[in-house]
Order: sequence, then structure tokens, then C-alpha cells
Amino acid sequence: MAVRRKGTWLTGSEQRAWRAYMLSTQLVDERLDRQLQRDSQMPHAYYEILVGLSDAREQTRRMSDLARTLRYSQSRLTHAIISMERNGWVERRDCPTDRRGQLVTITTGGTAALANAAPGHVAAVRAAVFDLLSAEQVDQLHSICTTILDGFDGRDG
Amino acid sequence: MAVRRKGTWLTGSEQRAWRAYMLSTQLVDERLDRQLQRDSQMPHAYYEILVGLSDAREQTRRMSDLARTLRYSQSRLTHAIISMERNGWVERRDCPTDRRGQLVTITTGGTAALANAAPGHVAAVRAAVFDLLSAEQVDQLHSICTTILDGFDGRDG
DNA sequence: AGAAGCTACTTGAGACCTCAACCATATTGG
DNA sequence: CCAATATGGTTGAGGTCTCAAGTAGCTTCT
Repeated sequence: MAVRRKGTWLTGSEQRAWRAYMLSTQLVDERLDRQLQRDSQMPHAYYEILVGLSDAREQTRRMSDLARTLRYSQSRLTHAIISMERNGWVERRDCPTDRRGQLVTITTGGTAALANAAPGHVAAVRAAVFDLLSAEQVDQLHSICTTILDGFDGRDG
Repeated sequence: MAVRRKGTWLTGSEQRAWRAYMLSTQLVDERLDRQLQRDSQMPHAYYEILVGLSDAREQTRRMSDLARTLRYSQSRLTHAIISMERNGWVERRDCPTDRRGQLVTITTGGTAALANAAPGHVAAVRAAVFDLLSAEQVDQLHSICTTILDGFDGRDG
């Protein structure tokens, strides 16, 4: 719709950037998700959960902690963990210090699944993004994304 | 496009950039989707479909054409169009020149829904991205995303 | 013309996610 | 100490997306 007064719509260069942004991010996302699903039978979100657990002390974290750092809703995380528990990738137990809490631990099966998935996933990330960009562009991307993140954190967290 | 070492993981600066990228793109996506859903009862994908139709000659396009330019799967588009038809936003009819084909047209209701949704959506895009970035960063973002898109188009399209 | 194969679209099942409502436990403030 | 409120987590319904399979019509090639 061709009503583009100042401040209402985007400038020409903003529009072009936005279009390229939408298409490329969707494409990257889709490709990574498809690769993980095909080769390791897990969606990208579950991969990130496994990484989050595997990097943690005792390979264990609180649900709420995990949800916060991955920026997932608690509901989303609960559904995901239930499904991953069925796969034998994680285990839950009650938190000893807070009876509301749940602790999640990655199992040896989960560790194996992650170890199996990681190389292909990293290769896909390289192929989709980093093999194409110059070192300068990687820095620019980092700076742009950090700027956007800071903008969010300022407003809602 | 530097040739990097054959490691299985990313360099430090790549990791940092990747992490910022994942978080910021998820956040932007989520925020735009939520805004549209809350204020206009439509997911972002449907908004893009309405824009695609509204910009077209006769406000009409072939399903396959629309799917290609938005890079949606045909199945996804079919499901979406069925749902949008129920909302009274689009109409379908058989293509006169190719009996396999379907033509989709945006209705006046769809045009109204889009006109109602657009200002808030654009404001959200601005707030989430363009108000935060310098003109230089917008150019860099455009260039980075185009590079990534070209990489895909070279391999699969 | 007819078979083989491509393109256009639909269908249904299943997976994941969101949202709103809910229960249980902690924490805070009279 | 009790009420009010905030936090941690789960649940179920509903919606969108993917994947695989299916139908139908075009195209090509002999």
C-alpha cells in the first residue's frame, strides 16, 4: 500500500534491508531446523536446550533458569522437556531448596544425541552464514544484533 | 569469504555473533508476531500474504507464484489461504488458463484488515529495528542479508 | 496418441508453540 | 501470623507449520 509518509512507513533503503532481513533469517532458520530434524530428529529448540544443559554445572539447571537464558516461555519449555524426557534425553527431579522448582539434567542418552547432532549442525551454520561473510561482516552483524538486543532489554527484558 | 580452519566449531567471534544473532532474530520475530496477533488477530505470515496480494496487479495472484516469492511451502500457503478465506480476507477461483491453478484475490475485508494492521506493524518494526540502527548499520544489514540470500540461491533457490 | 514425468494444489496427521487458566509454594507487608 | 501477591511450573485447547502422500492437469517425447 503506497501511503508512505515520513514516520509512517519505512524509507526505501529500510524497506530493502527489511525485505532481505526477513527472507534471509527465515531461510537460515528453516534450513537449520530442517537439517537437525532430518539428521538428528530434533527441532532446533531442543538442540539449544541440550546445549544449555550440557554446558551447565552438574549438567543440571532449574527450569526457570533455562527458560530465562534461552528466552523461552515456561510453557514452551515444559512441553519441550516432557517430550525430551520421553526420548530419554533429560531427567527431572524436584528441587531440594524450593519445593516449587524442578531440576533438569541431561542424560547420557541426551549427551550422545547432542554429540551426534553437533557436527552437522555446526557445518550447516557455517554453510548458511559464516562461510559467506567476511570477518568484517561478522563483526558488523554482531554489533547490529547486540544493538537490537539492548533495545529490547531496555524496554522489557 | 575467508577460508577458515577445519575445526568443528566456530571461532570465538563467530560464536558471539551467532549467539547474538539467534537471540535477536528470535526476539524480533516473536515481538512482531505477538503485536500482530494481539492488535489484528493475524500471524505475521498472513500479514505478508495480504501485502503480497495487495501489491499485485488486480490484487490477484496464483498460489504457486505467491508461495515462490514469499518462500512458503505450497502446503503452508494452502492451509493459510483456507484459514484466511474463512476470515473473509481472500477469495479463490479457478485459473482460466491452467485448470490446475488457483487464483487468490484479496477482498475488501482483507484490504481493510491490512490497512488496520499496517500502521501498528510498521511502528513495531521501527521500534524493534530501525529506530535503533544507524543508516550505516542498515546498509550493512542489507548487505549481509543479501550475501546470505545469494548463498542460498546459488545452492537450492 | 499414449506413457512418463513434471507442476499445481490439497489433504491429514503429527509436532511444536502460544495463550489463558490453574495449582502449589515462597515472600512480603500489615 | 495471616492475607495478599509474586514466582515456579503444568495443563489443555487451539492454531500454524511440516512432512508425506494423493489427485489432477500439463508437457514432452517417441
